Amino acid sequence: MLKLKKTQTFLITNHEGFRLLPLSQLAAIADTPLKSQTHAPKPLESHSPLLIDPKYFVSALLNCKNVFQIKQVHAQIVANGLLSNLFVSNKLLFLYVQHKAIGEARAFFGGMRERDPVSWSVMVGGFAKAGDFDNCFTTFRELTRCSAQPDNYTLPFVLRVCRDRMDLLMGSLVHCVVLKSGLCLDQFVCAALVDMYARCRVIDDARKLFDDMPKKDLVTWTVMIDGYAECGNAKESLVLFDRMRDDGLVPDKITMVTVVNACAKLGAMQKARLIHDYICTMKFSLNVILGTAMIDMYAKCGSLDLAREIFDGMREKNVITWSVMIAAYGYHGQGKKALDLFPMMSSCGIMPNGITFVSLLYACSHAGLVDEGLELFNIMWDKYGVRPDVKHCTCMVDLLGRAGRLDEALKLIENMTVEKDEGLWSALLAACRIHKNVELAEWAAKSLLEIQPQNPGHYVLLSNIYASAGRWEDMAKIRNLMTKRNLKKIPGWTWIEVDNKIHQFSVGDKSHPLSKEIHGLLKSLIEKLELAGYVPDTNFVLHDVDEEVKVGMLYTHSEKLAITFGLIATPEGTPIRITKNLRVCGDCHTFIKFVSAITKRMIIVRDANRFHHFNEGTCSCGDYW
DNA sequence: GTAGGGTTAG
Repeated sequence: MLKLKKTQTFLITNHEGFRLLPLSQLAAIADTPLKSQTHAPKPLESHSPLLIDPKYFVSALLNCKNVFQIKQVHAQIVANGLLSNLFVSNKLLFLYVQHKAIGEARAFFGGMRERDPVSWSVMVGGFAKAGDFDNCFTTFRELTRCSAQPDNYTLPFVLRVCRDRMDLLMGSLVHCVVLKSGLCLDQFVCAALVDMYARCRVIDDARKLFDDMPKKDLVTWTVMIDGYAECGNAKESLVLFDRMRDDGLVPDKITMVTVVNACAKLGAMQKARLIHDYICTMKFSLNVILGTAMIDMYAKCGSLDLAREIFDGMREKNVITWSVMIAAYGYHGQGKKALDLFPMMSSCGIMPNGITFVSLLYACSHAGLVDEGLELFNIMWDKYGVRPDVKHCTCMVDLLGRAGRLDEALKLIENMTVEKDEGLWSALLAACRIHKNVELAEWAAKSLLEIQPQNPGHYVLLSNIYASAGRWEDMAKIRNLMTKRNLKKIPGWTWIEVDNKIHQFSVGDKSHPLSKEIHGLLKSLIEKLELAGYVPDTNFVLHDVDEEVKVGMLYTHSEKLAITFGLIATPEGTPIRITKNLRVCGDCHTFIKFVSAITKRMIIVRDANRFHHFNEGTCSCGDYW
């Protein structure tokens, strides 16, 4: 039951103008028939009915700060018999939705005697925004059954739900409805379709729709740029960004966030600087979202200094900003600096969340800060109310495991109450590899392969463990299992950015125009390195070939080729930055240390896990990765 | 009268 608050006042109008009337009086006149606004006001007589303009209810609704206030105005609307006015009731419905009072919205919608397309789209949109998949669709179906056709307002909402749930099947069905409705050229509908396909990882279909659009607006471009970045083709994102500007569109802040994000995924430093320059030229102010994205970008492009510069210059920082900066120090191997930020964050009044703790624990594990990690793990729930989940446990297994404290890692796993996932087991498996614990590795691998039998990386890891223990038969068994299950090792590739162009290499690659020079220089480089003490470690080659061929393959690993190209194509003394899609191989790690010493070059490697800064023969990871 | 795209780990 809606109750009226007697002290509240409300604006009503008569022909004399406006005046505030106590709600009690407003309620008292509720039975008075409302005069149509189209009628000219009559002179006020002693008992003439008051004329209440629905606009004032709408403006009152728009002024509501919370659901309680909306309910009060709702009561006044009921009391004044204005429910039948669709302009008013749609606004009321919309406000409930806007204030996330989906239960109230639903109840009100259910009781509406009359609904127009706006009512339907507000309700469908409400469920979509609330992530209520079932009700969104039920309402949508109800609409198609009993009322007008779905329109360019409802369809994007329904597609949004398909996107959020990654429900490609439903998305395709809605696409059929779009085609039937003849709305396939509508900007909103089309952008939503592109977004849905892109997020469902059907990027080629998204692109086809995108290309077929005669006119693309900024949102559609943004959705497409983001789609590529999410699908792992950030290079194409940046290509599209340039094309968008060639088409005469001016990006806004949201577009820039997605572009910055794509550049972060790509790790392309020169591009990062160009994008930063562009943001400055366009005078985009750094709000907390854009600023945070830029910290992430610079950090993932290998420059902690530039990341920190942005961080220090930001006036407003939220928990994400702090977590990004902490994580950045973590994957650059600067655990202490990551930990230093934590008390600073608290003193700024920002409470850490689960991800902050993942970043902190990760920073500890990559810097070998075992005691600090244990301390954080112990206080996160008691002191900060953040319950450790499987990700935190994985960090701890990693931390303890790398440090050789496998027994403690094992104990932690046994005592865990949350469900164990593949990440946890692979952390244990990786630790077993470092410390050559074959028995424990077999147990971890068994659990891992039960959860994820299709991931070739797990087989490779176990196979490497057998290889380094000299258990060739077991290694062969794993290899056979991989063949039987039709699993192939993920090919490693490395790329390097030179003169704003990205050059990509795979093992033994001869496709580069300068291939001859690269292979020639690499050969003489290795000879020099061997004189300096470098010994190739063939344990890192997982192929059933003889030793000589193994060495040949090892010599042409993608990271070696990319670095050699870097030596040819960049000025002496400048740093070389490369990115690898997998973890950098152990032999290449040694190789790069030697190269950094002999060529006096700083070499910054981003691999799948972290950054390695090589300088004068040592690596920032301290061989701890 | 209503509507679409944006930041963190793994």
